[in-house]
Amino acid sequence: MPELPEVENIAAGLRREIIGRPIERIEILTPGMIRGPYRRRWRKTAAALHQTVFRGVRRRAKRLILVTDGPFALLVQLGMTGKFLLAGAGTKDQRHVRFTINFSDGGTLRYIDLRRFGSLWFLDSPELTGTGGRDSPTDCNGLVSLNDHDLDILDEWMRQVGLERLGPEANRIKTTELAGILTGSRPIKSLLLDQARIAGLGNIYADESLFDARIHPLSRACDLKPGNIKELRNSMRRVLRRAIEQGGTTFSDYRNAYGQMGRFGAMLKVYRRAGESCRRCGRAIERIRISGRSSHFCPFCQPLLTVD
DNA sequence: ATTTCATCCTGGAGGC
DNA sequence: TGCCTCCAGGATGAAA
Repeated sequence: MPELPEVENIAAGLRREIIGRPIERIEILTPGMIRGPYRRRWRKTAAALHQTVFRGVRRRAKRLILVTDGPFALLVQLGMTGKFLLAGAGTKDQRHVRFTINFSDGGTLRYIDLRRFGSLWFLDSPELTGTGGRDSPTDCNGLVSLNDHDLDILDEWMRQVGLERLGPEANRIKTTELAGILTGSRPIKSLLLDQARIAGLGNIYADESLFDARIHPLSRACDLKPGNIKELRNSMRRVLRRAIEQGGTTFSDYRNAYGQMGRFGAMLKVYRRAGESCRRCGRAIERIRISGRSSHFCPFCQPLLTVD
């Protein structure tokens, strides 16, 4: 469910609300969601975080990392339906709570995940309390500017516990990097969903970016011309930036940490609009299946790219 | 080595 | 009302 813009918004909310607050206790109701080397020792590991303090909240692609001043950081992959809710947000929603963090000040943060596709990882944070543990300064949009050094540190933590390695962030990727990734004869759509190549896009923003760049989702990656690649890079950044500004996209489950819905759904051009008219040319949006996922596009605005 | 496919879950929508 | 099928924002391990 949550793609880069949704996770960014959750991270922003948590960053405002939990940094500096001492953890009284972490209660894990669904231990089955724990992955990685601490899976078997989860009780002891969670207990080691009692009385520690949150120092930072990071996002790497769709992953959320809660940094503490204790021996571990928490990494959460939200899957399709995972969400964090701060105390007071959606309190009537008591079902499917997978773990809770109780703060010494009496507040609570709940992780809720209907379908249980989400996962929780404990990351070693030995020398973290130095530079890596603090949050970087935020930019004018309130986003944390993740510099390359921070990114390397995060990737190293994730590598240590066996998380799948990620490609460059979709909203920061350079045209040259994108050109190096978009090779071979697979459809461009399936490459954009491959987190090892380019990280952060999901089905919504892959479709929206391709529409914005006027590229048919079935176009073979090797048939993209340099102009298409540059256009696609610009489109991904533009679409993701707007989606972040609008608080992400909510169909049913997604909420930010305050329980609020995203507003970007009203601005979608193709996703889930099959049969409706294209906002650019008026023709009907189509839906096809590509590697098991539905893809939405305008057959007129997004002609299939071929070699001459 | 790559790439596709089923699978992990629950719930909502729509057909009959 | 009930039963059925299909669908969903993701990731992954097995199989081809």
